[in-house]
Amino acid sequence: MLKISKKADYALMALQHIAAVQFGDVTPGRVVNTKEIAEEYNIPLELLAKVLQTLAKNALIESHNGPKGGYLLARRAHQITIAQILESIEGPLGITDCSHEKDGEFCMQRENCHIRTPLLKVQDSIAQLLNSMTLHDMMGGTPLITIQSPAAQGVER
Amino acid sequence: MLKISKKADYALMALQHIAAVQFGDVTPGRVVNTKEIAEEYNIPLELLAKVLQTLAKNALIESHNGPKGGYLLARRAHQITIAQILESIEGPLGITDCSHEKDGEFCMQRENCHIRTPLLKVQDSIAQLLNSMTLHDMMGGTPLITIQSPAAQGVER
DNA sequence: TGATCGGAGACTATTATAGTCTCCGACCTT
DNA sequence: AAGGTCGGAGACTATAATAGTCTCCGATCA
Repeated sequence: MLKISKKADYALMALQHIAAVQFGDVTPGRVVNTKEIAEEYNIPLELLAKVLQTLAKNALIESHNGPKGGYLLARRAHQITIAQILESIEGPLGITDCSHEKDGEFCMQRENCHIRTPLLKVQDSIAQLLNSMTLHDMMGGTPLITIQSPAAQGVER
Repeated sequence: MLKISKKADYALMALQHIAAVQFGDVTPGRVVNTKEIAEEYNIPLELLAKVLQTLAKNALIESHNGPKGGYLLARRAHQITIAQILESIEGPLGITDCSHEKDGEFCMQRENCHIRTPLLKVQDSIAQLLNSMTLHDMMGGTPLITIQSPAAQGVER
């Protein structure tokens, strides 16, 4: 349960790879193309292409066309959060259907629903978690942040 | 993203309702049947029936057959965690496909995958969160627990 | 003994995910 | 300026997960 999609998985792998190349010791600043990543991690090329295009549209990476083209991180790894990456691919975090209900939309359960508020607290905690962790942390860094449980914050009914 | 299923949603609503009836002031100890919950929250009766049967199999509620039958909480609300409820319905928490890989199973990316370990840390944090919160907390209680971000725990590569 | 309850399994429908195919335009190299 | 190499974009199919339905059974209480 609470699984992230393959596409999101691929996005994380790709960004980790790009960051490692770009800020690594071997070939710093080198652009990385889709094919290289697809082969390295056995990801279907065309699917990965779509993922990278989406990341570019969301300004997490910069694209460069033409031969010798490819992708670069648009910012430094510690400025890219896991939440941003996942949301780029999967859309806004929402553990329930009603998390992002527009005004006037209501789920069939809404009028009597007593679990919406506590679930939104859980969602907030997960959001804090994913926002507190950056691509840099996935490379081995160790910042120091503490998350509050929604239980600890108190849940009104 | 990271959505929980409707069935899990229904399970939470149902348990909240059962707990409210059972430990409330109006009719304490009363058994609650499927139809009552389905009507109260506009949940398809037969689908809810399956959900409750699953919860009973997982010993979160007790079932009573026959007329005047229905369900009771098997334990007190503060002894039932959100994690237990969700896992009863959706199976073990796993944010990636490889979270519960059996020996010998490997995803296509595994040999080169650098994100598995940090993602498992994220998963652990979410698990802590869901284990720290109980059905009782969803009723308005306010225990006091703190969760550590995986970033704060350090992520080896 | 029959109406009311849960238990169980097969079944269908719907939607989300995963993956494929094709064509386009940018742009470096020669 | 031409051809190969790259990303951009959209339609398309396949597969799997989810949501929901239908039917029959056995327990049990009045």
